[in-house]
Amino acid sequence: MLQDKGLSESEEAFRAPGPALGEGSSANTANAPEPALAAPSLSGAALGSPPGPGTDVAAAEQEMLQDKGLSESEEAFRAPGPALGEGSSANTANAPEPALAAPSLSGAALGSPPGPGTDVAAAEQAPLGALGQTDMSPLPSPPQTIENIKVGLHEKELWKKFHEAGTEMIITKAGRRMFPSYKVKVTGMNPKTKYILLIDIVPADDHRYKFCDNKWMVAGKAEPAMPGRLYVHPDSPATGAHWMRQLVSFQKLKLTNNHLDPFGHIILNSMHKYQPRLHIVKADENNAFGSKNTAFCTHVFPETSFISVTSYQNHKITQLKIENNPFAKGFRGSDDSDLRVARLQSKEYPVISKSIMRQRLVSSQLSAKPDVSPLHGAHQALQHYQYENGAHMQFAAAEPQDLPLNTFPPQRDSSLFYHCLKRRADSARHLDLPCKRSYLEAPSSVGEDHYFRSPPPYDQQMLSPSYCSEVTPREACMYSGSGPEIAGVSGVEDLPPPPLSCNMWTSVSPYTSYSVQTMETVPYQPFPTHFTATTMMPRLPTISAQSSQPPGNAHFSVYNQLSQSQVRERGPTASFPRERGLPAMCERKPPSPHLNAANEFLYSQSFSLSRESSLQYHSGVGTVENWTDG
DNA sequence: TCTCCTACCACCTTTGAATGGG
DNA sequence: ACCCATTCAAAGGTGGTAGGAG
Repeated sequence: MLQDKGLSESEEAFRAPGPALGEGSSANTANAPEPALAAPSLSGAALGSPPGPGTDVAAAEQEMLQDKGLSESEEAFRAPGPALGEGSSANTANAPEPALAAPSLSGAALGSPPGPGTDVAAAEQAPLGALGQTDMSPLPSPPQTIENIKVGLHEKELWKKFHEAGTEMIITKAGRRMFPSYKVKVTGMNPKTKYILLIDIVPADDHRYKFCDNKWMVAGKAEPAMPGRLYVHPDSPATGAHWMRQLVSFQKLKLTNNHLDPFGHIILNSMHKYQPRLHIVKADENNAFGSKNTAFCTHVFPETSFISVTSYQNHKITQLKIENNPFAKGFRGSDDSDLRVARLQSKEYPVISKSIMRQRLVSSQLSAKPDVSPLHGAHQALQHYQYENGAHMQFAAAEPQDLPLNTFPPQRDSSLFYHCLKRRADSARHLDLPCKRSYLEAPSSVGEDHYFRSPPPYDQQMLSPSYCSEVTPREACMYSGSGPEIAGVSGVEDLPPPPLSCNMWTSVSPYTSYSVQTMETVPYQPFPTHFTATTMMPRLPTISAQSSQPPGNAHFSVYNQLSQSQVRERGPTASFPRERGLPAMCERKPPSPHLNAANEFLYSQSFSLSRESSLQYHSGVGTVENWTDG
């Protein structure tokens, strides 16, 4: 699987120690594009919901793009598990199918975290369904090639460590990178076919969390999803040979909580749980998505799910970050006398962070208790669905409740070397009043009911479709680099890499409800259906995906990237960090029309994907077309 | 009162241009 | 003139902390 390779992105700065890719962990699902139906679905669905991708998209695309199938591996969240480990990710082929199937994949999948095992399957299924495809239906034959693509998560072991502790990712106004960074090893691609790789991050469930008692707990309903954005790998589009030659790194992807972020970073809400998803889209001969059948597949590695935070809550996570992230080396210490401590001690007063204090206290409190982390106990089951058409879907059953996020064994106190505290009192207080406030009164936005209808227990929610529904539409895509690097793929007729180096954004308004064109018209989520994609190109026609759209209508528009550049240039520079890459972005050349189309496609797809998660989508009826690399 | 967010800090890695040697 | 290795400063990434907002 892994064939050598270096990282595609130049960056690869950090490799974590861990083992490399899991073994073919992810599976793909190939989505076979579908006929008409799909089309509608595409729009909103894709991006919005996580898992869903395949489905709708397919449909939509079919019409538009013909070929392609998406494969989503939905796998939304599976618990940390082991399951994923190696072949963890599953694929789903998108074959559009009748609504029925839907249930299986429907939205739940992606959207929801891994709930306990069970769901996974369900979840995944849901997504597919959502898209319009139905997984199970025998109808169309599954796409062929795309489903052969395998994706292995790099440093899976490291990811697992974090996952077991309840991964947290810092989000800042300026944007913060993810660590561990998302890197994958891709195999099974057609060396000469061009693909576009992108990532989106979808809500794992519809809850807001709070960290108390040394574990993550649901604190209320999730806030309206942020505008969805996609991060397109800078090398895209590139040939299969290029992608397979080296690790594909998404290290430069940044997360922000700034709803008005002008950089194209992925926007998230703090204290919410998310699941990154990798989408592989086959580019057409023009490096675009214009063809009728655009195939794509989605890979989800449950262990990459995380809770976004503005400051670390779990000390164990902090320690893992410090120990493994080169940039945090300054905080490492050989032992209690680490540099940081020394530094702190040099100050007039010793300091101890609240989190540390909290944890310490908690640890002491819990020390007596056996470590019963759900995670450990959790067993995940990986299920496979074999579609008649041959598509595979794997579902990992996660454990109930969030294992991952929840508890974690008492920290090894060695890490808690801070002695004197400043704010000890406060910390203590926190401990005493854990979870006191349920904060969240999530704004009950209109339509919420639809979303969270009868919210299942947390555990279940992870799996439940409803969860997916929450998924927000994704807004933006960012093309950051250009494809120069693509160059030399042997055997490939490399067209000059299209100037993808541009950022694209698609914005979705919150609270849309989409209905993918499905046989049934079901109001999707209360999220906005409006998507805008910013690209360098002129505004593209809107892809309306849904025929029946409930309340929200989905708009899919592409804006000229120029505007983006302008934004940057004039934007509140002060607050914006300067990024090295930035210049490049500004300099981006407009992509070819084809490319634009591709982008559009992509977006639409994504939207679909996300939306799929919701069961509502399942219905999609689509005919599945077989996807062929050729 | 409590939770969360932001700005800032010091420390570190990464990057890329400049320089020198072969 | 070219290539490669080394050096160095700037850019950028990190978690911790203080203070503020709600």
